[in-house]
Amino acid sequence: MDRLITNLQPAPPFDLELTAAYHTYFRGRYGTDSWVDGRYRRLLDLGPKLVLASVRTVGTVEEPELEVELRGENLTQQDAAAGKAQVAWLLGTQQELTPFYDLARRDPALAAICERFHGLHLPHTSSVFEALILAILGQQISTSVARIVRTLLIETYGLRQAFDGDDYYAFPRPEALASASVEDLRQLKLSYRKAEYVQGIARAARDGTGGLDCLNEKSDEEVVQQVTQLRGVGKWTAQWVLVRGLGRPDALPLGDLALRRIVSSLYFDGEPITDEQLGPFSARWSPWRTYATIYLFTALRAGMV
DNA sequence: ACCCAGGCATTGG
DNA sequence: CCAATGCATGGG
Repeated sequence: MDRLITNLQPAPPFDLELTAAYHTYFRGRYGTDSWVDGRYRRLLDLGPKLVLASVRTVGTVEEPELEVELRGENLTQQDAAAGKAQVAWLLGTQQELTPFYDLARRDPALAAICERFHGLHLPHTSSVFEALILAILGQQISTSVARIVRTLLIETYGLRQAFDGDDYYAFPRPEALASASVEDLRQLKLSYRKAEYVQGIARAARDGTGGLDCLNEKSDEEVVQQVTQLRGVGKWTAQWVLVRGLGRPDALPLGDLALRRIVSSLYFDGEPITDEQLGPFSARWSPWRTYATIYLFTALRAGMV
Protein backbone atom coordinates (compact mmCIF):
# COMPACT_ATOMS: atom_id res chain seq x y z
CA MET A 1 0.00 0.00 0.00
CA ASP A 2 1.50 3.30 -1.12
CA ARG A 3 0.94 6.64 0.51
CA LEU A 4 1.52 9.86 -1.40
CA ILE A 5 1.25 13.38 -0.06
CA THR A 6 0.65 16.36 -2.30
CA ASN A 7 -0.43 19.94 -1.68
CA LEU A 8 -3.19 21.92 -3.32
CA GLN A 9 -3.79 25.69 -3.34
CA PRO A 10 -7.49 26.57 -3.61
CA ALA A 11 -8.65 29.96 -4.84
CA PRO A 12 -9.11 32.10 -1.71
CA PRO A 13 -11.14 32.35 0.35
CA PHE A 14 -11.59 28.64 0.96
CA ASP A 15 -12.95 27.01 4.12
CA LEU A 16 -12.42 23.25 4.02
CA GLU A 17 -14.67 22.52 6.97
CA LEU A 18 -17.65 24.40 5.51
CA THR A 19 -17.13 22.94 2.06
CA ALA A 20 -16.78 19.38 3.36
CA ALA A 21 -19.75 19.94 5.65
CA TYR A 22 -21.85 20.94 2.69
CA HIS A 23 -20.73 17.73 0.98
CA THR A 24 -21.86 15.65 3.96
CA TYR A 25 -25.02 17.69 4.59
CA PHE A 26 -23.58 18.83 7.92
CA ARG A 27 -23.27 15.28 9.19
CA GLY A 28 -20.09 13.31 9.71
CA ARG A 29 -20.78 11.16 6.73
CA TYR A 30 -23.10 11.16 3.73
CA GLY A 31 -22.86 8.29 1.26
CA THR A 32 -19.43 8.53 -0.33
CA ASP A 33 -18.13 11.52 1.62
CA SER A 34 -16.97 11.93 5.19
CA TRP A 35 -15.69 14.70 7.42
CA VAL A 36 -14.11 13.24 10.55
CA ASP A 37 -11.33 14.60 12.77
CA GLY A 38 -10.66 17.55 10.52
CA ARG A 39 -10.23 15.41 7.43
CA TYR A 40 -12.37 15.19 4.34
CA ARG A 41 -12.19 11.65 2.99
CA ARG A 42 -13.47 10.04 -0.15
CA LEU A 43 -12.68 6.86 -2.03
CA LEU A 44 -11.71 7.82 -5.59
CA ASP A 45 -12.53 5.56 -8.52
CA LEU A 46 -9.48 6.09 -10.75
CA GLY A 47 -10.20 3.69 -13.58
CA PRO A 48 -9.29 0.26 -12.25
CA LYS A 49 -7.67 1.61 -9.08
CA LEU A 50 -9.38 2.65 -5.89
CA VAL A 51 -7.57 5.37 -3.99
CA LEU A 52 -8.53 6.85 -0.65
CA ALA A 53 -8.13 10.62 -0.57
CA SER A 54 -7.77 12.26 2.82
CA VAL A 55 -7.63 16.05 2.88
CA ARG A 56 -6.77 18.47 5.66
CA THR A 57 -6.03 22.13 5.76
CA VAL A 58 -2.53 23.40 6.40
CA GLY A 59 -3.34 27.03 5.60
CA THR A 60 -6.00 29.58 6.47
CA VAL A 61 -9.27 30.59 4.87
CA GLU A 62 -7.65 33.65 3.31
CA GLU A 63 -4.40 31.86 2.37
CA PRO A 64 -5.67 28.34 1.83
CA GLU A 65 -3.49 25.33 1.37
CA LEU A 66 -4.64 21.73 1.48
CA GLU A 67 -2.63 18.63 2.16
CA VAL A 68 -3.96 15.73 0.10
CA GLU A 69 -2.96 12.24 1.14
CA LEU A 70 -3.59 9.44 -1.35
CA ARG A 71 -3.48 5.78 -0.39
CA GLY A 72 -3.70 2.83 -2.74
CA GLU A 73 -1.84 0.00 -4.42
CA ASN A 74 1.14 0.78 -6.67
CA LEU A 75 0.43 4.47 -7.03
CA THR A 76 2.07 6.09 -10.05
CA GLN A 77 2.68 9.76 -10.76
CA GLN A 78 -0.33 9.65 -13.09
CA ASP A 79 -2.48 8.33 -10.25
CA ALA A 80 -1.24 11.11 -8.02
CA ALA A 81 -2.05 13.76 -10.62
CA ALA A 82 -5.47 12.26 -11.35
CA GLY A 83 -6.26 11.94 -7.66
CA LYS A 84 -5.27 15.50 -6.95
CA ALA A 85 -7.36 16.78 -9.88
CA GLN A 86 -10.33 14.73 -8.70
CA VAL A 87 -10.08 16.15 -5.19
CA ALA A 88 -9.82 19.69 -6.55
CA TRP A 89 -12.98 19.13 -8.59
CA LEU A 90 -14.92 17.44 -5.76
CA LEU A 91 -14.20 20.35 -3.43
CA GLY A 92 -14.61 23.08 -6.08
CA THR A 93 -11.27 24.54 -5.03
CA GLN A 94 -10.77 26.57 -8.20
CA GLN A 95 -14.01 28.55 -7.92
CA GLU A 96 -13.55 32.32 -7.75
CA LEU A 97 -16.04 33.52 -5.19
CA THR A 98 -14.94 37.15 -5.02
CA PRO A 99 -17.13 38.44 -7.89
CA PHE A 100 -20.11 36.70 -6.34
CA TYR A 101 -19.35 38.22 -2.93
CA ASP A 102 -19.11 41.66 -4.55
CA LEU A 103 -22.58 41.13 -5.97
CA ALA A 104 -23.98 39.68 -2.75
CA ARG A 105 -22.81 42.68 -0.75
CA ARG A 106 -25.57 44.72 -2.38
CA ASP A 107 -28.22 42.20 -1.25
CA PRO A 108 -28.63 42.46 2.54
CA ALA A 109 -30.09 38.99 3.16
CA LEU A 110 -27.50 37.30 1.01
CA ALA A 111 -24.70 39.47 2.38
CA ALA A 112 -25.34 38.18 5.88
CA ILE A 113 -25.34 34.59 4.68
CA CYS A 114 -22.13 35.09 2.71
CA GLU A 115 -20.48 36.54 5.78
CA ARG A 116 -21.57 33.60 7.92
CA PHE A 117 -20.37 31.04 5.35
CA HIS A 118 -17.35 32.95 4.05
CA GLY A 119 -15.09 30.55 2.15
CA LEU A 120 -17.74 27.92 1.34
CA HIS A 121 -17.10 26.51 -2.12
CA LEU A 122 -19.60 24.44 -4.06
CA PRO A 123 -18.76 20.73 -3.97
CA HIS A 124 -19.18 18.79 -7.20
CA THR A 125 -20.09 15.19 -7.91
CA SER A 126 -17.47 12.93 -9.43
CA SER A 127 -19.46 12.66 -12.65
CA VAL A 128 -22.60 13.84 -14.42
CA PHE A 129 -23.92 10.32 -13.97
CA GLU A 130 -23.58 10.63 -10.20
CA ALA A 131 -25.31 14.03 -10.23
CA LEU A 132 -28.20 12.61 -12.25
CA ILE A 133 -28.74 9.57 -10.05
CA LEU A 134 -28.46 11.53 -6.80
CA ALA A 135 -30.94 14.10 -8.09
CA ILE A 136 -33.43 11.42 -9.17
CA LEU A 137 -33.15 9.84 -5.75
CA GLY A 138 -33.90 13.21 -4.16
CA GLN A 139 -37.00 13.96 -6.22
CA GLN A 140 -40.09 14.85 -4.22
CA ILE A 141 -39.04 13.23 -0.95
CA SER A 142 -37.68 14.78 2.20
CA THR A 143 -33.94 15.18 2.66
CA SER A 144 -33.89 12.59 5.43
CA VAL A 145 -35.50 9.92 3.28
CA ALA A 146 -33.29 10.88 0.34
CA ARG A 147 -30.27 10.37 2.54
CA ILE A 148 -31.37 6.85 3.48
CA VAL A 149 -32.08 5.86 -0.10
CA ARG A 150 -28.86 7.35 -1.47
CA THR A 151 -26.79 5.63 1.19
CA LEU A 152 -28.50 2.30 0.47
CA LEU A 153 -27.77 2.64 -3.23
CA ILE A 154 -24.13 3.54 -2.66
CA GLU A 155 -23.51 0.78 -0.15
CA THR A 156 -25.27 -1.82 -2.28
CA TYR A 157 -23.88 -1.02 -5.71
CA GLY A 158 -20.84 1.13 -5.01
CA LEU A 159 -17.22 0.01 -4.89
CA ARG A 160 -16.04 -0.73 -1.38
CA GLN A 161 -12.61 -0.73 0.14
CA ALA A 162 -11.54 -0.86 3.77
CA PHE A 163 -8.77 1.30 5.24
CA ASP A 164 -7.78 1.00 8.88
CA GLY A 165 -10.87 -1.09 9.53
CA ASP A 166 -13.33 1.46 8.10
CA ASP A 167 -15.28 0.85 4.89
CA TYR A 168 -15.23 3.52 2.18
CA TYR A 169 -17.43 3.61 -0.90
CA ALA A 170 -17.04 5.04 -4.37
CA PHE A 171 -20.21 5.92 -6.24
CA PRO A 172 -21.64 2.99 -8.24
CA ARG A 173 -20.42 2.73 -11.82
CA PRO A 174 -23.09 2.88 -14.55
CA GLU A 175 -22.64 -0.81 -15.37
CA ALA A 176 -23.39 -1.82 -11.77
CA LEU A 177 -26.74 -0.01 -11.81
CA ALA A 178 -27.46 -0.91 -15.44
CA SER A 179 -27.40 -4.61 -14.68
CA ALA A 180 -29.60 -4.30 -11.60
CA SER A 181 -33.22 -5.24 -12.18
CA VAL A 182 -36.09 -2.91 -11.36
CA GLU A 183 -37.03 -5.35 -8.60
CA ASP A 184 -33.49 -5.18 -7.21
CA LEU A 185 -33.65 -1.40 -7.16
CA ARG A 186 -37.02 -1.43 -5.47
CA GLN A 187 -35.34 -3.16 -2.55
CA LEU A 188 -33.62 0.19 -1.98
CA LYS A 189 -37.00 1.79 -1.24
CA LEU A 190 -37.26 3.28 -4.70
CA SER A 191 -40.68 3.50 -6.33
CA TYR A 192 -41.21 1.52 -9.53
CA ARG A 193 -40.99 4.77 -11.43
CA LYS A 194 -37.69 5.83 -9.94
CA ALA A 195 -36.22 2.35 -10.26
CA GLU A 196 -36.98 2.53 -13.99
CA TYR A 197 -35.41 5.97 -14.25
CA VAL A 198 -32.23 4.84 -12.50
CA GLN A 199 -31.90 1.72 -14.59
CA GLY A 200 -32.56 3.63 -17.82
CA ILE A 201 -30.04 6.36 -17.07
CA ALA A 202 -27.44 3.80 -16.00
CA ARG A 203 -27.89 1.95 -19.29
CA ALA A 204 -27.64 5.17 -21.28
CA ALA A 205 -24.43 6.07 -19.44
CA ARG A 206 -22.98 2.59 -19.84
CA ASP A 207 -23.78 2.42 -23.55
CA GLY A 208 -22.89 6.04 -24.29
CA THR A 209 -26.34 6.66 -25.78
CA GLY A 210 -27.48 9.56 -23.63
CA GLY A 211 -24.94 12.07 -24.93
CA LEU A 212 -23.63 12.35 -21.39
CA ASP A 213 -19.96 12.18 -22.31
CA CYS A 214 -19.61 15.48 -24.17
CA LEU A 215 -21.65 17.85 -22.00
CA ASN A 216 -18.65 19.94 -21.01
CA GLU A 217 -18.51 21.69 -24.37
CA LYS A 218 -22.22 22.49 -24.38
CA SER A 219 -23.98 25.62 -23.19
CA ASP A 220 -26.29 25.46 -20.17
CA GLU A 221 -29.33 25.45 -22.46
CA GLU A 222 -27.89 22.67 -24.61
CA VAL A 223 -27.13 20.58 -21.52
CA VAL A 224 -30.70 21.00 -20.28
CA GLN A 225 -31.98 20.08 -23.72
CA GLN A 226 -29.78 16.97 -23.78
CA VAL A 227 -30.35 15.58 -20.29
CA THR A 228 -34.09 16.17 -20.23
CA GLN A 229 -34.28 13.66 -23.08
CA LEU A 230 -33.64 11.04 -20.41
CA ARG A 231 -36.73 9.63 -18.80
CA GLY A 232 -37.07 10.90 -15.25
CA VAL A 233 -35.08 14.07 -15.88
CA GLY A 234 -37.13 17.27 -15.90
CA LYS A 235 -35.97 20.85 -15.63
CA TRP A 236 -35.37 20.67 -11.88
CA THR A 237 -33.06 17.66 -12.18
CA ALA A 238 -31.32 19.22 -15.19
CA GLN A 239 -30.52 22.36 -13.20
CA TRP A 240 -29.01 20.32 -10.39
CA VAL A 241 -26.87 18.54 -12.98
CA LEU A 242 -25.59 21.94 -14.12
CA VAL A 243 -24.84 22.84 -10.50
CA ARG A 244 -23.41 19.66 -9.02
CA GLY A 245 -22.22 17.70 -12.03
CA LEU A 246 -20.85 20.45 -14.27
CA GLY A 247 -20.09 23.35 -11.94
CA ARG A 248 -21.92 25.97 -14.03
CA PRO A 249 -22.12 29.24 -12.09
CA ASP A 250 -25.49 30.57 -13.24
CA ALA A 251 -27.94 27.68 -12.88
CA LEU A 252 -31.22 28.00 -10.98
CA PRO A 253 -33.30 24.99 -9.91
CA LEU A 254 -36.77 26.33 -10.74
CA GLY A 255 -39.38 23.94 -9.44
CA ASP A 256 -37.49 23.50 -6.20
CA LEU A 257 -39.91 23.78 -3.34
CA ALA A 258 -37.26 24.48 -0.73
CA LEU A 259 -35.68 27.26 -2.79
CA ARG A 260 -39.07 28.93 -3.25
CA ARG A 261 -39.65 28.74 0.47
CA ILE A 262 -36.26 30.18 1.36
CA VAL A 263 -36.69 33.10 -1.06
CA SER A 264 -40.25 33.64 0.12
CA SER A 265 -39.09 33.79 3.71
CA LEU A 266 -36.11 36.08 3.11
CA TYR A 267 -37.50 38.44 0.46
CA PHE A 268 -41.30 38.22 0.39
CA ASP A 269 -42.17 38.35 4.06
CA GLY A 270 -43.11 34.67 4.02
CA GLU A 271 -45.67 35.17 1.27
CA PRO A 272 -45.59 32.08 -0.99
CA ILE A 273 -44.09 32.67 -4.44
CA THR A 274 -44.23 30.84 -7.73
CA ASP A 275 -41.48 29.90 -10.18
CA GLU A 276 -42.87 32.59 -12.49
CA GLN A 277 -41.94 35.15 -9.82
CA LEU A 278 -38.68 33.50 -8.80
CA GLY A 279 -37.29 33.43 -12.34
CA PRO A 280 -37.28 37.21 -12.89
CA PHE A 281 -36.39 37.83 -9.25
CA SER A 282 -33.26 35.69 -9.53
CA ALA A 283 -31.87 38.03 -12.22
CA ARG A 284 -30.41 40.08 -9.35
CA TRP A 285 -27.91 37.24 -8.69
CA SER A 286 -26.93 36.59 -12.29
CA PRO A 287 -24.36 35.50 -13.45
CA TRP A 288 -23.82 33.78 -10.10
CA ARG A 289 -27.22 32.25 -9.43
CA THR A 290 -25.68 28.86 -8.65
CA TYR A 291 -23.69 30.31 -5.78
CA ALA A 292 -26.68 32.28 -4.53
CA THR A 293 -28.72 29.06 -4.54
CA ILE A 294 -26.03 27.11 -2.71
CA TYR A 295 -25.59 29.76 -0.04
CA LEU A 296 -29.35 29.98 0.47
CA PHE A 297 -29.61 26.21 0.87
CA THR A 298 -26.70 26.24 3.27
CA ALA A 299 -28.42 28.88 5.36
CA LEU A 300 -31.52 26.70 5.43
CA ARG A 301 -29.59 23.59 6.47
CA ALA A 302 -27.86 25.57 9.18
CA GLY A 303 -31.21 26.81 10.49
CA MET A 304 -30.69 30.50 9.52
CA VAL A 305 -33.92 30.64 7.50
C1' DA B 1 -52.87 11.37 14.94
C1' DC B 2 -52.04 13.58 10.74
C1' DC B 3 -49.55 16.10 7.23
C1' DC B 4 -45.95 17.23 4.75
C1' DA B 5 -41.22 16.82 2.87
C1' DG B 6 -35.49 20.06 -2.33
C1' DG B 7 -40.24 16.04 -8.99
C1' DC B 8 -41.56 13.41 -12.78
C1' DA B 9 -44.25 11.02 -16.22
C1' DT B 10 -48.48 9.09 -16.91
C1' DT B 11 -53.34 8.64 -16.69
C1' DG B 12 -57.91 10.13 -16.13
C1' DG B 13 -61.43 13.75 -15.95
C1' DC C 1 -55.75 22.42 -18.48
C1' DC C 2 -56.03 20.37 -13.73
C1' DA C 3 -55.73 16.52 -10.21
C1' DA C 4 -54.25 12.25 -8.59
C1' DT C 5 -50.67 8.72 -8.15
C1' DG C 6 -46.47 6.46 -6.38
C1' DC C 7 -41.07 5.12 -2.79
C1' DA C 8 -40.79 5.93 3.23
C1' DT C 9 -39.08 8.36 7.52
C1' DG C 10 -39.15 11.91 11.05
C1' DG C 11 -40.42 16.40 12.66
C1' DG C 12 -44.04 19.89 13.47
